[in-house]
Amino acid sequence: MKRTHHCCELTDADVDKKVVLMGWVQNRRDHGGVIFIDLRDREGITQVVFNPGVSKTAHEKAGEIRNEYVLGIKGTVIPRPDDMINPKRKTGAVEVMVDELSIFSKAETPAFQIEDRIEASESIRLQYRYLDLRRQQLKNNIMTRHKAATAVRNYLDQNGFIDIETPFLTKSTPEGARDYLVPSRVNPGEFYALPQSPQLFKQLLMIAGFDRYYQIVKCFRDEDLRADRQPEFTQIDMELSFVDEKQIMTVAEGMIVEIFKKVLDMDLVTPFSQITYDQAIERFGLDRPDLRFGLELINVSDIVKDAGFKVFANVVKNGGLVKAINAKGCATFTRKQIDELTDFAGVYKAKGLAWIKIKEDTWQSPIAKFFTDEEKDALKNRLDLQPGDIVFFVADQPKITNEALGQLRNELARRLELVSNDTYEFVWVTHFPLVEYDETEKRYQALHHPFTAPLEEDMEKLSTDPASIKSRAYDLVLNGIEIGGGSIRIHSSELQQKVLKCLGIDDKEANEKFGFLLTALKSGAPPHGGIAFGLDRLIMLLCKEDSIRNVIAFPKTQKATCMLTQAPSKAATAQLQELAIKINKIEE
RNA sequence: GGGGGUGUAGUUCAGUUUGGUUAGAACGCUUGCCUGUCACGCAAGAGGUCGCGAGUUCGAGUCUCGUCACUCCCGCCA
Repeated sequence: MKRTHHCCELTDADVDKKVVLMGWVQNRRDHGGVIFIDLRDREGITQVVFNPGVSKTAHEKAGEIRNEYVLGIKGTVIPRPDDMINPKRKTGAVEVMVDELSIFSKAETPAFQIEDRIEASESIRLQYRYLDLRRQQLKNNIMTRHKAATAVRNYLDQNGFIDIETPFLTKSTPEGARDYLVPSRVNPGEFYALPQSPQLFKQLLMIAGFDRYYQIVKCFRDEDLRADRQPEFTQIDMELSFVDEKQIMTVAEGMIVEIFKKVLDMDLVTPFSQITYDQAIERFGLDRPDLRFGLELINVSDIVKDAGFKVFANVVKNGGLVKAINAKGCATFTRKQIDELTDFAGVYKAKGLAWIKIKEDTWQSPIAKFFTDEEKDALKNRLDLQPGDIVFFVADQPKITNEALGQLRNELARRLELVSNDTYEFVWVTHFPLVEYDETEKRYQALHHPFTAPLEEDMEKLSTDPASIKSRAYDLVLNGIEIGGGSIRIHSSELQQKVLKCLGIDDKEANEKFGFLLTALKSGAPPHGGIAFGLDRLIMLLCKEDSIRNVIAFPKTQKATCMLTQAPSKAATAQLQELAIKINKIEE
């Protein structure tokens, strides 16, 4: 028996053909006389029929068939009478009358039903992932991922990019995420680190003269998991020589356009909009603004700086920020809803959430009484307050005010259903700060990574005021989610050393950790830069999923375990001895 | 490291508020009947460590404490 068709392709045009299909039993309907089987393969479902009048042996054998058995059937495509056509199915106009049946494999009753409308808990689905992957939704997600990856490869190939593999067994780099370590047997006591990204290798490839590199590559970070974070995840990583920000963005936009065309058959408009980091924080509170809706943050610090409401006045006096969001027409919010929003803001360290409901001729609010008429007028004008509105205030240190109100903005949009899954709003966020002061470690830390070039005009501030330097880094944000980020890199060894020094890494440490890069930069490095996209997140958005686990074939749980293989697991004593590793007593 | 949610039949859940007879439903499964179903139908049946452990009580799925797993979030993730 040799397969002639997939279970998706038979139509009226195939009537009377002898065909062979192979696949899994989706469903069995035994009418005593006639037996219907929905046969499923990767591509779709076709109904096959066993009729004792056509083949007595096949019909008898079909009696023992159960769900998820693996079959091969040979038969004739026959048309269905008009009143028996199933319009819900692509192949619903025909069916295959079987005259020969082969049962390749029996199957135990699956732990959960292989049907999209049946919900199973995620842990049971992860435990039997191969069954879960049989379901249409998950299968579609994986197919979408394949389509997107293929679109990426074709696009980048056509644009002169070369696919080059970089090592997984590599060197631990300071800063950034916690590394996954791999012990070296032949060098007892020493460890490789799995790459958090191929950053340094792709820069070395530029120095080597490959001009344009790309890779769809696994990256590893040993940090706590989230719905959109796995310990191993996939990047579309690329690097280009002799380019500036604009050229990289253009290439990246072209790639995104290609993905959306190939996967969703959607035509995106380019160029994508751009906003500077400072503007994004000012207007949206976050460095990854969701532009699908308004509700912008408005600074009212100057208006309330002398207000009788001491919370506001004191915050401004101490260098803080008072900002507000006017939720138009939402004065109907109940006390309970406001309390929930206050708790929500509290998650982001806001100490409170002040509010004013604008009524026809009065302001209903615990804080309205503290404002003078002038202050009220100023607020009214600045915030465009009209009857029926409710306005929320956060007053705190700038970082907290922006973060809390920015998150509140997203939450309000969710609650008010201002966001549509079918809208895709891209925005480039540019001019990130180069560094950020780390209060706990009492030193500056790179916001992007230590190899990001500072803006030319900010260069002289390296030794005087690092925090005010803007970098040549950019993120691509889609619907409030960062899907990619990159920068123009430093291509001068001297500048690289200066930046490392600024980050508190002295020459000795720099040489130990990045000596090879500093040396390479002295060997003739082209100006270069690049960008990396989180493939999992991108596919998650394309599939309208809430978690990247649903677009990864074999994802890990929140405790970074694999429910299918039970990894990680204990190593044999002999293995550990070979690796010169001793395990500290772990309480059982 | 911290906060929230969930855990009862193979699966998804109800039952827990207010402790009390034999822990229910749907789907799935098994058996029988059925020649036009496609969420087939009809009839019968099997199926439970109420996550685990301790405690309170005459009595615990239900209350208390601990613990484990899954999950969402904060911290963390250049």
